[in-house]
Amino acid sequence: MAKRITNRADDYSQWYLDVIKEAKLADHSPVRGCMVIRPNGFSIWEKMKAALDTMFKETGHENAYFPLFIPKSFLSREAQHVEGFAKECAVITHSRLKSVDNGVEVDPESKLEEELIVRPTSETIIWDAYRGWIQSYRDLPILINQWANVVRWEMRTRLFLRTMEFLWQEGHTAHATEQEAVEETLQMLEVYRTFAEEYMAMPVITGVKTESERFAGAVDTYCIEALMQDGKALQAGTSHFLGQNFAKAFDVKFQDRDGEHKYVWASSWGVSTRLIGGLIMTHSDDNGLVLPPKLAPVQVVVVPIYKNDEEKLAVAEYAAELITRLKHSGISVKYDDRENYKPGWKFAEHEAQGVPVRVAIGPRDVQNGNLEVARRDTLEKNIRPMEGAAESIAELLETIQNEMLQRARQRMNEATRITDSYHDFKRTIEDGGFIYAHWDGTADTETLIKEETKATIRCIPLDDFAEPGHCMVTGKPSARRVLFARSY
RNA sequence: CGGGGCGUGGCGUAGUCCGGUAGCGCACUCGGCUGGGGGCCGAGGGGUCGCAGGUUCAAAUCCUGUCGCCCCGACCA
Repeated sequence: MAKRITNRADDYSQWYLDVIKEAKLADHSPVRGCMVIRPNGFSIWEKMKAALDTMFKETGHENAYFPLFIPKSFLSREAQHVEGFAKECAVITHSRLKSVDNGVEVDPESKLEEELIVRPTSETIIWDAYRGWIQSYRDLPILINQWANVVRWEMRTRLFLRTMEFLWQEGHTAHATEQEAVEETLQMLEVYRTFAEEYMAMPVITGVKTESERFAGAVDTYCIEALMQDGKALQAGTSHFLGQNFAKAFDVKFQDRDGEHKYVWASSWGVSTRLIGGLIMTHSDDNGLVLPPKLAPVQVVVVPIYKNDEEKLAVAEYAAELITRLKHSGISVKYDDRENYKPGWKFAEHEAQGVPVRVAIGPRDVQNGNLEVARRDTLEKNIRPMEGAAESIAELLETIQNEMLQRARQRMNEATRITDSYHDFKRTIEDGGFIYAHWDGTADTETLIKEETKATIRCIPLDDFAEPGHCMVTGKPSARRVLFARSY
């Protein structure tokens, strides 16, 4: 078999690129740092969207849409926020082109009076709108989400993980009380955790970011952190408690029950197409993409095998029966009857594309009332009866979904260590993985560790590892262990 | 912004050092044999070698400039 995908062990980042290429998830675009998301990739995103959107609706949120362009002046309203995003904003300065001899150029006469920023995130324009919507406590809470694209002018990009333009959702909520806004922030964090585990089969650690990793403009940034196969951590989603920062910056007040005018409390939360990168690096192998059934564009592919027209017909009829039953059970299935490819070729292709279950049907199977069923995740093949196939395959899909999570969790656990010795930390961080250790809570120590080991504090975990101890670097007291890793 | 690499049919590349008919694999078209893990044989079509200058009888190859992309680091989701 011609090997088109680099082995993970040889070159992990080349492997990652090869998987994306072979699974036809995305292409590099003519513009540096941007990507074309191909149908296979976009279909995964659509599945993610559908599941998340349902979860958002179930927790009381509504979708809305705010503009792509933000007046430059808005960005300067919240001091921390400006600082965080100023260096990576695309700025629109002109409104038209004009024809010249060999093409077009910017028409200098079309210079804008106020330049526009292509949104790197929408807090500012949304809070500007909220000011007009909120007067009374009766107008609260506002629970809005938007599905959108954003642009961040990144220096270094990587397909799905960090592109200059990416797709995401951003929730923006406004509340009458601090407690309610904090509860919202934590609730959405939990939604993300649930989604990552139940749909992506990607276990995550939840926690709160240190000041240096906090979202610009937030009081607290909560996150879900996943561990990739190469031992690097990936921030897979964030949920921010914004306090009254944006309410103050955009003068959003409400009159409370007690008649007092008060600033509104806020949260924002988001996940992006980066999740697809996380999905790839959590499950895929040297043969290509491996997808959890709940997010697979096609859950079952049926490949017919035949030598002549007679066999072809018999197989097709048999397959049609199976496909009807699978569809009836709510399973998405594709019949791959392309004439121009041989079965072996199709097997390899569907494997590269991560189709969770492959069913091969040949004359022998028709004869014996069987199916050959192969699992993408374990590459196991077995023969099972046509009778009850829809049920048994539905069950198999569930098994695959569950076992993928179990395996990923086991891998994460095996790559997670605890240490009290900085010497030990420096040594073991080389192997990748998560390390729980004590930290004195200062930015100086955090920076020192980063400089010496390239590891950062991924989060301060919410529940676990709360026992007090002493900072592994300075020996100063520490209330709890924090989670370290090298990260994407 | 630093370091490295690469631009040659749709894709992947050889050729570049040492200038002289642009080659190979995959894909594509046609015909046939095939078909339970990326099949085989035969016949075809397709490239102004990233771009712009220069040197030369002659440039993918040498010189100058320029554009772009990828990878690795520093910054970020």
